[in-house]
Amino acid sequence: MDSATAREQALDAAEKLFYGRGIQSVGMDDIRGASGVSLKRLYQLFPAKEQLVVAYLERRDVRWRGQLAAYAERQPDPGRRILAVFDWLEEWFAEEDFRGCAWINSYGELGARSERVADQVRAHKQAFRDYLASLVTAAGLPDALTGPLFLLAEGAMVTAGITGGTRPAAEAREAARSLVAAR
Amino acid sequence: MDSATAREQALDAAEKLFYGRGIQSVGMDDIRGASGVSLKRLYQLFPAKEQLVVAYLERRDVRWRGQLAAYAERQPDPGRRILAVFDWLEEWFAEEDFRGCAWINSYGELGARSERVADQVRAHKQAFRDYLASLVTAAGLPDALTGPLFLLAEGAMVTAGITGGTRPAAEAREAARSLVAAR
DNA sequence: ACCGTAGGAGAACGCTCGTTCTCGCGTCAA
DNA sequence: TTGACGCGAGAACGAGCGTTCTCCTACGGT
Repeated sequence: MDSATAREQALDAAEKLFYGRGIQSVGMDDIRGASGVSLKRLYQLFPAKEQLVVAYLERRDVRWRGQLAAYAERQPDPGRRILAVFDWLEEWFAEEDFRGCAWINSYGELGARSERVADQVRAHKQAFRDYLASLVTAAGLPDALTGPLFLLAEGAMVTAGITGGTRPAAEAREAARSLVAAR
Repeated sequence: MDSATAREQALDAAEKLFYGRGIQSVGMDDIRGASGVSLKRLYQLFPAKEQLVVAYLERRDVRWRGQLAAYAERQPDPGRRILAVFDWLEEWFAEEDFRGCAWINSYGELGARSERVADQVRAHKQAFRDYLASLVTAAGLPDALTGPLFLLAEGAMVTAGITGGTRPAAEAREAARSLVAAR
């Protein structure tokens, strides 16, 4: 097995376990077991667990935002693209293994102790916010709408993570619709 | 020192440390050091750390909601009481030692492993939501407004926790004002 | 065939931390 | 006075886990 595939398998296992059970309750040994990558190899690829965590968040960030953008772009009307974000959230919340926002969860677990993880979370949230801002601009809406839309999305993610269910997405979408219409 | 004051001192120390540094990075020994309550006493009062965590969240819940309600009630007009919630959030976010929402953070840290902690978090969020619902009803506004207002507040809390600063509260308040005005 | 190297399995190490135990001291009832 | 008891200080125990080390096997180049 070459380094590149070992890295991917390690990250696949790390993502599944970290997201599903939390970071601190997953040991490096669990990742070895789930990935088939030996401890020696793991530590060659990621000299410390923290770096594996950061790599997990980075890779997930790219995929998460990519999928969101791909979903939204299916909607040709710029105004409706904003609402499509909430549709996408609703589909995400409905997934079998949905366990809340990986970054919010990671921040709660490690934000106070790992500056790198905290940076990663802030970067992800900033990127998401920037994306929303680009949608708002493209729709010819005032910039001031970005903040509220972002807060609705964050509130929906954290609430869906805690209570389960897709209702927060629907509520957020209706609120977003109302805010957009008011402008 | 009698049991009641030992309990209070233990909870004072636990709250300060758990909230400030996260739960998992605070050991029972740290709590002993900060509270002056011996380990033996601590384990008499709280047979396991998890119970101390639950007691911390419970007591903080009572105080948090009490302070919010006290602040909101200073506003005689029912419609404005809703916005006062966001003013209160803004003041909270500005506090020196603000480190996000204790319940969201705890859920990220322990929600996956401790059912009792998860229950406590859900109960707190439900109580907060119920309180918002009572304000919405008192103001003669439609029930459907509760969800969006709750999501804005949650989004503001989680965002302020991650990025710092009070801006999320201001953004949420403006959005809330707009939603209320749009009915 | 032989050596050097990479890699895997898993033991080992060291530290943290939740929890319990030991010991000694002071207190109070009889 | 004495003995039982409560309590504090802190050592001790045991588990978990991040990280490293040992040992062994396989293989590629000469």
